[in-house]
Amino acid sequence: MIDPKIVRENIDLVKHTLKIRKMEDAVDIATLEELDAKRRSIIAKIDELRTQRNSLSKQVGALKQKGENPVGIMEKVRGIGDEIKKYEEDIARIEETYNTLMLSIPNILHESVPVGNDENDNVVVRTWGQKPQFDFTPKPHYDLGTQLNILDFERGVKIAGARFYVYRGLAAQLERAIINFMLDLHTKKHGYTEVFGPFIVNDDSMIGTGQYPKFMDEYYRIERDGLSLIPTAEVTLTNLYRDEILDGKDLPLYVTMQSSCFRREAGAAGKDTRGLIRVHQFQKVELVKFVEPENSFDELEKLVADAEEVLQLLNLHYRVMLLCSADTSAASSKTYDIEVWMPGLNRYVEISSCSNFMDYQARRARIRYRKKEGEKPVLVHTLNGSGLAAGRTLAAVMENYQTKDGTITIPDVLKPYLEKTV
RNA sequence: GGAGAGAUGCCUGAGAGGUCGAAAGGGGCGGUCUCGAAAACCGUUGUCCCGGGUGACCGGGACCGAGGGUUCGAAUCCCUCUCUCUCCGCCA
Repeated sequence: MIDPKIVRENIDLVKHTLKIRKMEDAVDIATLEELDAKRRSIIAKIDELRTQRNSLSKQVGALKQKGENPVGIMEKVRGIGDEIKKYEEDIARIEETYNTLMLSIPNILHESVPVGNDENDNVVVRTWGQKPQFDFTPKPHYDLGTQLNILDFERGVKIAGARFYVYRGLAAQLERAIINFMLDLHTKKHGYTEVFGPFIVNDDSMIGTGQYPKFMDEYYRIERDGLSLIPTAEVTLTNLYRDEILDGKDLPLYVTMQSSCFRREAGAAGKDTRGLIRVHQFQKVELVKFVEPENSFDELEKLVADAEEVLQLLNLHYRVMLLCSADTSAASSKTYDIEVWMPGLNRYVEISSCSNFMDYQARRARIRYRKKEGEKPVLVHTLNGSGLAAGRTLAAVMENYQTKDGTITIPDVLKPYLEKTV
């Protein structure tokens, strides 16, 4: 959620953001402003009535102690109470709509975000390495893996359904190696604290990071328990400090967690139907930062670099994309995607998305910090990024490290993590 | 899953319909004292919302797990939910 003050004091900024995000019709700004004004006038009215009630009720108590019978005042206060109740009903109704509208306002974009219409207007900010050359036609990972009998899509479908898979032998070991390698890199070199927490979370957590209520259909929710499977460890990590006031001395705070991620992929019918690219359950190492507002954009650059290093050490060619205004997700003020080259698929595939949410998530989740003892708490800025998606990394390793005879070699950095090399 | 107990400020913990934003102790911060420190003593110590000054200030309101209810008035009474603890059961 953006700062309500922006709506009051700088509505043009909101309008501009909606415009360049191509979301002009998504939010009824006029209604929002009207509701905000109404809301505040009713609050003023209620507060005034409560002031009256409080002082009159005190008189009742005082008179009763003197043994007098203050029926008249009691009647009057009852009337005030009824009036308050009426206003309270009004405000509950207004705030419900107001909050829904506020929540539907996307984050203000950083001025460095390029204005564009769709993903074609994303900007390549840098590339690393180059496409590997093969003297044969490289296979997509799903063919390669099926032939090697290490990826089993048919049995995944049998056990769970479409978009599920089974790893066997090397694929299973390799992904485990990839996850451990990534965690070690981030904890030992980049200063993240490894965390492990729930894969199943309550609605408050899903709301805190912005999955709910807007994107209910995208996630698996267990009705009976009111819990949801996390679509990313971002949910677990960011909600670590929901409803807390952090000590400024502890910032910046870097945490990382590996988890399975569960996504219904409701709107992705027909897309990436083969292989590991788009599945209902995948593993990912997530990076989350809680930082002071003035540093958050520098922290974003460092976050991207932390994720990039994984690919560099794996010697996988990639490019970093700065997402344009229309392609940046609603909660983010600036997002970089890292796209790894997949020679078998013959295209770049997103393997990490790194965003600065500024105070957008922190406001929803009420994550604040106190710069110094005695000072007012202020909202932190939160950032997150994949560091990286393990399944897609596995697929990228397979495609980039394949040999002419249909096997794959093991990247040097992963060798220590595997019992045997193949 | 069954039985019982409980949820109060940074922490411990009182309060049991009015004067309670809330005793007391601890911690933190400031001060006195000291060459300095400890100890003693004094002071201070929440969050959110609305309004005004639109500087770190003033006025009002809300908040004692969450949400409803009773009442002139609720931290205190009633209902629902959530969570915690103890015992039993089950279990990786």
